[in-house]
Amino acid sequence: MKETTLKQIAETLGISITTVSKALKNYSDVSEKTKKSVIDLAASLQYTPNSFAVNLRTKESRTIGLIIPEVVHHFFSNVINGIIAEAEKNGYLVIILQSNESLELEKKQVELLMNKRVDGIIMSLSNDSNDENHIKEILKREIPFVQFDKISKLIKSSKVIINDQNAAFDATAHLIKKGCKKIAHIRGPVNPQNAIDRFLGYKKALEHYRIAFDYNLVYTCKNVTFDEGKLFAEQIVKEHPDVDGIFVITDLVAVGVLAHFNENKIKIPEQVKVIGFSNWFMSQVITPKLSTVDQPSYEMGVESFNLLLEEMNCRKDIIPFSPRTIELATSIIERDSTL
Amino acid sequence: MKETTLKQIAETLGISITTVSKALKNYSDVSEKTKKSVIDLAASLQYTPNSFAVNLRTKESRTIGLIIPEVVHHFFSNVINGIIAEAEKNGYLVIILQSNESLELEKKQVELLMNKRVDGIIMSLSNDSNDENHIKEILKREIPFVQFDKISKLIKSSKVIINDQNAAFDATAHLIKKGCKKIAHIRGPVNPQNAIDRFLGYKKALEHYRIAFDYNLVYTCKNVTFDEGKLFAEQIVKEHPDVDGIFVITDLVAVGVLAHFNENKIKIPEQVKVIGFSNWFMSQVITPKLSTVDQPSYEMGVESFNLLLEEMNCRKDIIPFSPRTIELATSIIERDSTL
DNA sequence: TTGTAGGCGTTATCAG
DNA sequence: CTGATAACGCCTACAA
Repeated sequence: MKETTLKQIAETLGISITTVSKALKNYSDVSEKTKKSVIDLAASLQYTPNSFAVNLRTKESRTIGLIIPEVVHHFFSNVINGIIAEAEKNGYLVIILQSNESLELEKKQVELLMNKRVDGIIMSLSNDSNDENHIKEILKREIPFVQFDKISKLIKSSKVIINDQNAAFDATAHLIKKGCKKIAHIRGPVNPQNAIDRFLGYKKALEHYRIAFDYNLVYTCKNVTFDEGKLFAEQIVKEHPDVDGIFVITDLVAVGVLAHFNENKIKIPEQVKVIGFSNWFMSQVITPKLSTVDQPSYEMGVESFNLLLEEMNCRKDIIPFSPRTIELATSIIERDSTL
Repeated sequence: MKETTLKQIAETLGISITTVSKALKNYSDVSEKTKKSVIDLAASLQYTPNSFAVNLRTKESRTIGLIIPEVVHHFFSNVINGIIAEAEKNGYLVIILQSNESLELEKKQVELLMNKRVDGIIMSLSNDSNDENHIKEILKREIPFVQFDKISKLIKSSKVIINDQNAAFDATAHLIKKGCKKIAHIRGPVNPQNAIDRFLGYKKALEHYRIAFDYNLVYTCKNVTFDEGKLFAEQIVKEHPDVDGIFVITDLVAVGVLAHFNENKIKIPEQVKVIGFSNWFMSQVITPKLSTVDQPSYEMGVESFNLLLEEMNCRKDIIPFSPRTIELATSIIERDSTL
């Protein structure tokens, strides 16, 4: 079965391609009669414009690219969800790539997307990203670009973020208000801005409530895994048995912490209180239920796409565009692990 | 910054577009000298072929479409992972759409992808899918097509599946071997083939071990949620307090079951044993750890893409292609909930 | 070894 | 109201 083209319709109707094209796009300067006959024939032949040709002509593909560190991750899959839903609403499709937290891969993927000539790119940096040349290339080529969650502050682009520092401050303050006197922090890797900010928020909260900051109470994840949570929990118990509160970079790791404590009959929240970050679905399902910081992931996706759309539209109409940053609200969710 | 084209290179070098094109594709009939100068200039101008033009010429986009019921789902996000990894290896990009378990959306999305002229489509049916016209349309248009997980047996296409019936048989048999005498089943919705097959496997196991099948012990999920798990657990306890084993359609629901039992101090596995399905990450992290059926999700993605690739290649070379079905192995994972 | 010419299918301009 | 013509950028017989 061959694809129908404008040409075929024109020939069978004995009119010109131009007229067919106009009729289908409902131009005003085509007679009702021709219009009708064209539309009818097109419908009966199931005509759909060849998108390759349209892309070439219009120089846009109505496709955007999305690069994230990991698909299999409650937070990111929710963001994906928000992005593709909003994109679809606006007639865009989404190509998804995964950097696996590797800078090398990330660079390659940026290039893939640029070569593909997507209309825009949305991205969350890998933990490994301490180099920005590939990102600068995106801007240099004037491809609409939005960063979310793990961003580079140095890059002038639209951004969708939460205030990690404030959120971490609140989480730590929550532990303090619940009576914790000696609070450890299991932080994320050194590069990502949000790991840095959460650490700073933790530190600030301690200072604010006049608790001495002790660098020995800070444990740094390399891979941000469940197993690291277990491991650090064990270390904390061994090295600082009097720690009575832990603020953990993210729920997955926090769940590892809980697992270790459960296995070793260390009572939560009586002996140690634990608070995570992200409000991963699992956190409300484990025992004890994990207190955490709610992060509006789906909404982040929606806002990211909308910012990108704004920029794509400006670019099309050759209107100057200035990047915007949207900061979404977070909230503390109190559950059993900090009662 | 404008994009470099073959034409520009040709003009600055004072040669024809054809020669430039050939030089860049390393044709043998171009002199080394011209070749070098072309390649050098192209590199310095960062030339990349305009993919829109290439698509139009070659009639392929090196892009495939993927439709799944839900992105935010441990199983599916793992499949996505496998597909995009394998696709990228082979020079393909992946557009992802989500049907939200709705037939209407699914139909629209199939159409979107066909109009986009993707080179192939991979799909897992929504629970709502009891109509196959949109799928038949894919085949009619001779677009390479692969189904995985939730498939329609009636459609002649390549498929990647597990043997749900056998896996369910094994899960139920596992409960029986552990001493369960009265086993309930919380099944999935009525449409999806895999829900049907798992139910049949459950029934077969009972028959095989001479346990009377009782339809009252079968509970049917509508939305396959955590809350449904809690609800059905409650009902089971109320209606059949002597049930001592439950085989649950999927881990998410099983976790709901555990939650209800935990809250009501019903001891697992002493009073009731529970086995889930899918080996969702969470199942090894909750208390008690959930026994389940391991389903090779990442691998399903990889195999799905490879089957699609096979078909796409055949189509290109006009070699006839006969659909293949790959059945992947599952295994019972025994944890605390069935000790 | 190089170049000419035609076409992929659509859209836009401009003339009739 | 209609249509001829020229792009968009690339590829590939076929000539020269």
